[in-house]
Amino acid sequence: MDLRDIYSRLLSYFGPQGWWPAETPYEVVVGAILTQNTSWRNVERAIDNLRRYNLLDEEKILDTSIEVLKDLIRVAGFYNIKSRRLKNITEYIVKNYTSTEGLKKCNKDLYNLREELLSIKGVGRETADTILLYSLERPIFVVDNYTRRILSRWGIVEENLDYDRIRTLFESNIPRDIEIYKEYHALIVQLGKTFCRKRRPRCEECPLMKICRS
DNA sequence: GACCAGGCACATC
DNA sequence: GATGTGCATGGT
Repeated sequence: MDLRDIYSRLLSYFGPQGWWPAETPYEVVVGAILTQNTSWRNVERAIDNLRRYNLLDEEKILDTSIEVLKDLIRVAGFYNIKSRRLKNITEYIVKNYTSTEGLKKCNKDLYNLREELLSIKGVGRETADTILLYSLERPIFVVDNYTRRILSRWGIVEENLDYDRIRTLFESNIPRDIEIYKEYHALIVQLGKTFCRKRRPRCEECPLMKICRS
């Protein structure tokens, strides 16, 4: 059972996930910041608030006061730091590339782009890779806590293997294909939510060769 | 009431 | 490099 087999089993069990749920590249950026250690349900509510006021736009966010921003994203938690992080990354995008579309079209090398994103306060590896893959359409695999938990419960990796070691493990064992990267990460999150939560693992119900066996 | 959720920065050793 | 802590709301 290798990472390719797991992918096809997940795909046939859950079906295509069609990630990332967003209408524009910038909306992916906003979601990537807001979802840091936060349930997607609450992130959706925060994004709906921003959408209601027509603020899902780089310039609009820059024109919005930090206090108003805090109020609109409050439901997503950590609103003091997340409002600042939204401003930070948006300032970076607008200053250097005019818009997220502009950033997407730039022809910089993948890893240079990654280093740039990582230099922004509030953007760590998972957030950077999420933006690279789902917003900028670059081939990089996204690792999250579900990925780590599932792989370690399954006995493929040690409990606290380094982020980039896990990322390259996937990248070197599955086809270098943006659509597969997108779908695979989404499927892992779906598997995690369904059968590999910390609180109620439901491992015994996991249909995928007891992947979640603890 | 405790624990968790599609992390990150910062301090400290 | 590894480990610990604050950040904060809403669901179970």
